[in-house]
Amino acid sequence: MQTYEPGMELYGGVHYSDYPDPDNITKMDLGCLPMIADFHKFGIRLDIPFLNNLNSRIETIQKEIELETEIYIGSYQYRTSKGALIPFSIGSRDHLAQLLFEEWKVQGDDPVPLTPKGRRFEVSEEIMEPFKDRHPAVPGIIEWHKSEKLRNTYTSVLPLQVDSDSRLHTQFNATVASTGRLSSSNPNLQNIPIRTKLGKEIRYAFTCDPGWRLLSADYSQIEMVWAAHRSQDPTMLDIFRRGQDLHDRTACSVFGLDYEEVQALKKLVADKLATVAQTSEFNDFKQFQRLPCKTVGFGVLYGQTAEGLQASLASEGIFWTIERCEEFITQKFFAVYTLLKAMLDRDYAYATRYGLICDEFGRVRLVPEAKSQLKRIRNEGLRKAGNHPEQSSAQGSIKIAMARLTPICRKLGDKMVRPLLQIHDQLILEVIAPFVEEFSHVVREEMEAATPLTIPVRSSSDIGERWAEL
DNA sequence: CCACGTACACCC
DNA sequence: AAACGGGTGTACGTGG
Repeated sequence: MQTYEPGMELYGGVHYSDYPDPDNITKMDLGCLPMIADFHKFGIRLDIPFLNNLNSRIETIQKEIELETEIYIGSYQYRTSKGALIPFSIGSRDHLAQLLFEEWKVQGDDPVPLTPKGRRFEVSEEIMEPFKDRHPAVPGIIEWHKSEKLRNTYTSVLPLQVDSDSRLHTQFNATVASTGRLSSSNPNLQNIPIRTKLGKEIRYAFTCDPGWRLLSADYSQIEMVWAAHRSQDPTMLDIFRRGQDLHDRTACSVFGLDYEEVQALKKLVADKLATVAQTSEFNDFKQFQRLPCKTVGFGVLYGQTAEGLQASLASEGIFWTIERCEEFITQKFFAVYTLLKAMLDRDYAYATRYGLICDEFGRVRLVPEAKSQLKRIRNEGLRKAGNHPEQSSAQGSIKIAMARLTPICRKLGDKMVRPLLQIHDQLILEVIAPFVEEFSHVVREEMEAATPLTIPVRSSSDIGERWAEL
């Protein structure tokens, strides 16, 4: 096990670099190309009958909603910009906006929500949330639109894109994302739904050949690990050295709670051995202490503002004032992570001075906006600059891991192992069943050893026959 | 008819 | 007043 030192040589002749280093980046990007070629070649198997069935179920749901809402919509007609009346179409966001805000006036005494650009009414689900109980047809219409999206983007389209072996070959592009991430298109397999129940069912359709298994291995908190490494923030280092839960520990540090006591309580609740009082105590911790810390922790590398935090918390049902959000970020969160704040400020200053920022391998991101006189533009550049070192270095880790795994996979051959997908901090492979457990350790070890840092880089793995199980 | 911008949804 | 980094795909509406 190698230990970190500045500039040390890594696999494939790549090295850590604190200056712009295009040759180093070329080596890194070329090193992961063979595995990208494997992704393209193998493709992932799709359970087409399952997906077709899911598509039918979604259509049924939509038809029910159409029947339910018909009585409210009736013969309402949409007025075009030229004043003509045309039949109402539930799929059009403009038709919907006119019906909701001009016919039904669901906004009541509130201002009509407008989109940032242009002068259209905003009808995103987030904005519609408060209007859901203002008219009985609104929840149904929202659900119809969500279903339409799933159908149009996934369930009705993916079955048309498979090869004769029911396998889906996405195209990975290594040259579009400025942070060195890969992107996926035709179809995009990096945005398959996971959060909602119906959406996650789409993942069930992704599977493996009989006698094989899907293996997923992903880095744990890789961007935060890089942030801890770069900042040398003592609290962050301590959390990752001890292998603690980042957000639990943050909440404990921010609110002065004992981490071990919280973990004990957490375990009691998980094992269903907690009293009513203990359960309620833990739920309060989760909602009012852990959740804000988690939200800030998630947003901090994106340069989240108090307004951004407020919006994020609101979507979780927590309504804080701007002042409280502001105070929480500056006085609570950054009071604990002082060196993390110092690191971000260093990156902002660097970007302001040079109009660019480097990751830990010398990948350069140009941010000329950081020098702008206009505050909005400048802050936009600074947020990009603040995020780039972590997002880009994290890509470095997985790209080197891919390069390290390439000869191992080649030696085993495609009767044993087939690399299928990379999803930013995660690799998905198809492995013959009797070998998958053993191989999961190999993949994890290569990922963890790819970029030795001043703290352990951890990864975890899952095995299943369906993507939804991973 | 096509190309393009916008809004919105999905992912890490 | 105040949107949070990186992506792709879809439908819609407009303008050539």
